[in-house]
Amino acid sequence: MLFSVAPNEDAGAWRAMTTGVAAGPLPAARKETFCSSCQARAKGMCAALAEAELSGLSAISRSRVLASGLPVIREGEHADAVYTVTSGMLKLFKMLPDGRQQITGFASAGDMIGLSYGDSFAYTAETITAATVCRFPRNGLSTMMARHPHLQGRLLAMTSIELTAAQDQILLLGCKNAAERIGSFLLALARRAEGTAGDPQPTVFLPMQKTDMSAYLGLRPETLSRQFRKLEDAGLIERVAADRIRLLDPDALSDMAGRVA
Amino acid sequence: MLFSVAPNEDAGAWRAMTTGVAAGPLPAARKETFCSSCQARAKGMCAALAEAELSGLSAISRSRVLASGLPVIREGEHADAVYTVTSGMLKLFKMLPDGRQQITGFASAGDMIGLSYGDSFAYTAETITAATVCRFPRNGLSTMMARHPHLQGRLLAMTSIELTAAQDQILLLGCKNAAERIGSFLLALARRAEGTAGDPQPTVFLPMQKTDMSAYLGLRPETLSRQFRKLEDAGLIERVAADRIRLLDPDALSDMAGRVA
DNA sequence: ATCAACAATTGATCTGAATCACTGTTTGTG
DNA sequence: CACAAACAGTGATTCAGATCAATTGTTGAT
Repeated sequence: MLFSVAPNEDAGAWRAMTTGVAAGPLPAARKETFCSSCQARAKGMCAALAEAELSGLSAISRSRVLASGLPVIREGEHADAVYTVTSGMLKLFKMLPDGRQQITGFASAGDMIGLSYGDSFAYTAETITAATVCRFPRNGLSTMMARHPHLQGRLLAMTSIELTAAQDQILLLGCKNAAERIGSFLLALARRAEGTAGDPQPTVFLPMQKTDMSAYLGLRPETLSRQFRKLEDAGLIERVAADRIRLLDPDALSDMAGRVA
Repeated sequence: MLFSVAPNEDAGAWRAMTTGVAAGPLPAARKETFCSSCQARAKGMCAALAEAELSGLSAISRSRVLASGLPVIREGEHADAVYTVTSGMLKLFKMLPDGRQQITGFASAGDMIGLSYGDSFAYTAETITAATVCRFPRNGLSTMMARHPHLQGRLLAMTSIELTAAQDQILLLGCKNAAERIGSFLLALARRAEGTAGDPQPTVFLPMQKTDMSAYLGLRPETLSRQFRKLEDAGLIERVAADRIRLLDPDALSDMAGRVA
């Protein structure tokens, strides 16, 4: 049953994903499908259900291990399922006909992708690290929601949180200059990261490429690079590694970022 | 009972609103409170309930008539209620400490404001025309949602739609230039307006000030003014009145806007 | 280990939109 | 009705960030 192609699945898209699997050994993926041992068990929508209710989710879901750089859903395609990320990171983006692309967010363990009111996906989601995602056919999920109102409430809460994040991003893109955007982004990462609470000089992990980061912040990679140098020269940040930055003065950064997000 | 200040209401904010009422005669407002005769009966969250179920909403809601330029909710304030717009238009905006403000959206009949996961409002909502809003205390609404799962489902759908709109706005602010932003905005207005479906040269109504429009599009009023002139000179639009514009060539406008919202 | 392909950095230059300054036009008010 | 205050339009100038161009890492495939 696991890894079988369900009748209403977009076989083409899934085939492409399966072909790309290189890193993740299949047995590991198989284990993921048992919700009770899932890394994201306590996060996202699954957190809404008691242990005993999980069997229903297990029954309708399928888990997949994906290599980096593979699409999970594509903007405009028929939305017959939603997905939960259980490990790794994805970028969510929209494109204009001429190729310009705007990253609307990053998704990691516990986050949901593909939930939309219409019948087609509003954005493309692509892995930017090796990742595991869990697929829930729409009709199966509807049944579950009808049976467990808690679940619907949880989805409403998650969607509201996402909406708030989107509005913060609108504020960032509409009002803030390059330095403020980067400051806001670093602080948001620090806030979301676990184990950095209370650390006066938190180190943030940047798994995405600079190119993706700039596409998220509405800047060009060159601008990002220059602004990072300025922040470094000003003694506000320190590059610990290529993908790791220590915030030397979060308060100053916060002031600069407009004390928001 | 109508217009009384409920115990958990922010009396200060409401007093301010009531003071400002000038246009709306009270009897008219009183009528609004009977949901069955509400202008927004078939829109927004109320559409989820059958006629017989409306009494529950009537019981917990209070309707108010507001003059233009008055706040309904304020960013950061304690969120103990949500509101539905039943007539008129509001602007929703967030501010930075230094005063820069970004309008995240406009709300009109059927739209909901103040729904958020946290315990404080994420944005300020202010009337930009005379308007009527309907107040639902949070706990009353929770009770209603528990009783009517349809209602919760409707809220989820509405929030998803709003999220999609927010992501479109992120694309607009992150990628598009001034002309494209205006084109997208005009087309979105034309699409939302009733009675313009199929009209090859729809006329759109712009109730908001140029200042608000520019704050929504992440531009300065001067830039907006110049771009409008260019669109006019290019024969794409025609100014029918100060607040009314006819789209002479929606297709060309659509191409220019990147064929997206 | 080598090399091709791609990502990141840095510099030089350009440009779209912001800013500044002023004028005309509404709007609301006593 | 007059008049202040706010809004809208236009021109001149500036500037933040984009674009163009070149170099230097990094990565991953063979």
